[in-house]
Amino acid sequence: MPALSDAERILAAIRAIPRGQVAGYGQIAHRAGLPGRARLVARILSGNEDPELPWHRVLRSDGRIALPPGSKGWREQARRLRAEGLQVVEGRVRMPRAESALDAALWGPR
DNA sequence: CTCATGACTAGCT
DNA sequence: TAGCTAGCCATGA
Repeated sequence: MPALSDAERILAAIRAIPRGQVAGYGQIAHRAGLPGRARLVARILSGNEDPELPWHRVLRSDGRIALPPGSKGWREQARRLRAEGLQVVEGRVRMPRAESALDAALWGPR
């Protein structure tokens, strides 16, 4: 039996996102050793109940909040991100221009 | 088995 | 940047 399930590795990858930083669904999947499983990450998050999990740091590849615009979760995520010093406009996280050259730089150091 | 659904992506216009 | 399309994968009917 595997030491860690896919879900556990994904949760670990999410918990590893530093405060004030964000990561994409695909990135989380990749870091968890599950390339191409972005939708699995989304599935895990939708069913998550751990209040300690920094789920608000997970965004879509285009930097937008994945939840339905205007929904309760959407507002909560935007609120938490701003609370960590990030600029959120129209459900979209704006990153410093100097570091937006590539995704790797965009999402911060591994 | 097929079909629909969803906190997804990448490519093209 | 926005809109559309096709591909993707796990679940449940």
